[in-house]
Amino acid sequence: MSEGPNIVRIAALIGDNARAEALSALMSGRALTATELADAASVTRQTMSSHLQKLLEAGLLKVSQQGRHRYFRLAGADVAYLIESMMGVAFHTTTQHPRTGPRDPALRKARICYDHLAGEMGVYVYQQMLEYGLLLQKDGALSITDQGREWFRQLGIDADEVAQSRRSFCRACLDWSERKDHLAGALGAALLSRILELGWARRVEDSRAIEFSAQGEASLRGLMRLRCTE
Amino acid sequence: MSEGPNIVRIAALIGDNARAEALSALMSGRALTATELADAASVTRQTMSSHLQKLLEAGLLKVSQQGRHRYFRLAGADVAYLIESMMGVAFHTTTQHPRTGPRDPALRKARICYDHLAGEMGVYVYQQMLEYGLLLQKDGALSITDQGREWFRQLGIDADEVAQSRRSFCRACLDWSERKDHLAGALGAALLSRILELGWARRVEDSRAIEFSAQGEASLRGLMRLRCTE
DNA sequence: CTCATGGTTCGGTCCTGATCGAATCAATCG
DNA sequence: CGATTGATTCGATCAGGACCGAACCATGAG
Repeated sequence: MSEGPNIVRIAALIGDNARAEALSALMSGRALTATELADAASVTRQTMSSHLQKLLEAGLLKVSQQGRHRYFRLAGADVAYLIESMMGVAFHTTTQHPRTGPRDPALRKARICYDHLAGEMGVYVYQQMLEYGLLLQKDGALSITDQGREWFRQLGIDADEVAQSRRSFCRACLDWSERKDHLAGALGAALLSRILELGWARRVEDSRAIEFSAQGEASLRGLMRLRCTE
Repeated sequence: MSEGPNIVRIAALIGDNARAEALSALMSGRALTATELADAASVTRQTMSSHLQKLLEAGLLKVSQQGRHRYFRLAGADVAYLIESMMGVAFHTTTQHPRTGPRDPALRKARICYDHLAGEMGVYVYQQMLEYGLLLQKDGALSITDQGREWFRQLGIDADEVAQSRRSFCRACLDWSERKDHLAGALGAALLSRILELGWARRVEDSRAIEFSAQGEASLRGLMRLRCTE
């Protein structure tokens, strides 16, 4: 007796090593080519080609062509959201973490979740914003307050312009490592983009980790604290 | 180049028909026996037995024994959250819905998501609560206001007593059919429990659907409106 | 134009894991 | 106690699907 959406299709697709690797790699928010994804998953190009075809057909990925290069990316935030959620379950049901390489603490500290900041830093920022009224829940969705609008402007982000985006402006996303929410949506994406632009943090090569410089982190925390004490 | 939690393990477990059926059936929040789950998945008891063993070992299920009966349930809200998220992706990536039986509209109208109300009704309630200040985002989590406390008391729920529960008191959960949040956590569970207690709605046999009576729905909407116009 | 590289298609191999019949163990009831 | 039923274990079967070599097509650079 079966009712509701058929989850086995989606799960079976993710439940293959090569495909899982590809999806995880794409959580960096970057668009990657078939060859890059094959390398990431340590399979041949032909193997990855057929896997990508399946993910495309299933609607988990989308592709754009530039000459002979085909750039694959996650189909949308809900797919990212699902992967993040599954990472959380995977993380919290593992009795030990065999793959605690040097990058694991880095991932937990700050990383890209699709297009926005996650990890301790991501959760910290979101918490502060909610705590001090920069963001507010309204109409089943997060919204930005006037105070928040001002804060973002000070950071160099025009929140109203960001709101023109056709995607979800502002929403919470459950963090796999912190088990708390961080800021997602267009606003979350704009925030990360700006942080990188300001040089407060940088992307780690071939990783989802985001590395804050000491100065960059201090700047962000300072800006946070300034707003929050007024 | 692999980093972060290994999602393939979890996905592969869900990506089997029998196991997916079992997990979906357990989204009703009920604890079911191995035999019941075997029936739900249309496999033999021995097959289901080995599947359940795997889900137990993986930490996706937990089991309690009563005599010869072993009752299985989802290990926790984060597993439910993952399944709900996957249902959302499955639902929104399916070009057509082959299984649109008579129960589908019912599921979308109101259903159980683990232990709380989901679907249109679930989203509606949550939206109203946020809109009119019964609930408030604080410290990276939802919290209840004094006004909300009063509203729940009027409904017959002592929110402070509910808060004693060791589980997450109050959080949002993304609804697969509505793509908006509904209320989850201990408070969401208490709300559904109370609605059922009041007879405003009832559980549909062998289904996750929740069926509101016309009177019950009017009562809930009325209580909602009353609070919201004050 | 040729060569290199990105990417796809085809077909054969083989490994994995779901499945169920049979058997067994455990709990419950009359 | 015997019969029934819930549940598990064992072992054999076989279907499905991941994988890659080979071949081919498409694009871009020199």
